[in-house]
Amino acid sequence: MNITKALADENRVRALLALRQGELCVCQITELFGLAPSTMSKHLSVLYQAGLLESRKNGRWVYYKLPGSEAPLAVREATRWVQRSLADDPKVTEDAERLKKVLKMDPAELCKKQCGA
Amino acid sequence: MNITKALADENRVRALLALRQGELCVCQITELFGLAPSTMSKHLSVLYQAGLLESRKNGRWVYYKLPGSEAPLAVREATRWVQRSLADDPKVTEDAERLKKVLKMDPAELCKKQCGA
DNA sequence: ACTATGTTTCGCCACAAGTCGAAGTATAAT
DNA sequence: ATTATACTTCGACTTGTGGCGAAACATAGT
Repeated sequence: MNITKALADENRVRALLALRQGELCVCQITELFGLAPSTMSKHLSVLYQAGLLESRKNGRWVYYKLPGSEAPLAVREATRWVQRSLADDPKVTEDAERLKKVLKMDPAELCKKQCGA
Repeated sequence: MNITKALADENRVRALLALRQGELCVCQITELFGLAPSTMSKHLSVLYQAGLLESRKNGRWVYYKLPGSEAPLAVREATRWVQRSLADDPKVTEDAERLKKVLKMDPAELCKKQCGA
């Protein structure tokens, strides 16, 4: 049942939907939602432990993405349901817009969180 | 998103699955889970407000049941997902067993909750 | 009208969950 | 080795949620 608990938080569902466009690293998702890195990391961890995300480490960066077709049926159907039923939420469409801007700035936005910004 | 929040609680999911067998009145579901009537009523209310249950009042009794095919797509698919993915949970199968016993005692079990039991 | 019964609402408490900042870990760069 | 960076874990705080009992509400029976 940890799938349903993982989907109970709005920020987690929005993060899941943001990953429709492909894999993202933690700092990009953090920038997208404006939460503290530690908070976003926790959310992604919850989704990962529920099986709803896959992760990949490349150097210092950790990338998360939606699971592929090898995932359990419960996971695939839950993901599909979220995408079909919640993708029209205004917050989600706004996220998609903001994500475009985040994807344009690559190395600069990384220090923003650590430095004064 | 209140569908995902409604499904986040284990007792609510189990109640939803218990209703596969047909409509039940509040006192039957309360008896099935051994929770306080007020608690169970709240849970059913959450499910109802998420659109995951329909309710019918007959005299003093309130019956809840799963929604029919006229329900929104998001609701139907969520219900289908819960049934496909979580029906094998041991707690759910135990609930089904206990429900059989609850369905046999009709008027007697009603006073149990009010009286000393 | 009064009582009994099934359900809901309200107040309250205990515990879980979300959030942040600080400290810790891992990897890369100099 | 030291420093910097991307992320995670930890500790503390605040908010949210599930639980109960008491009271309120609705309906039926007498």
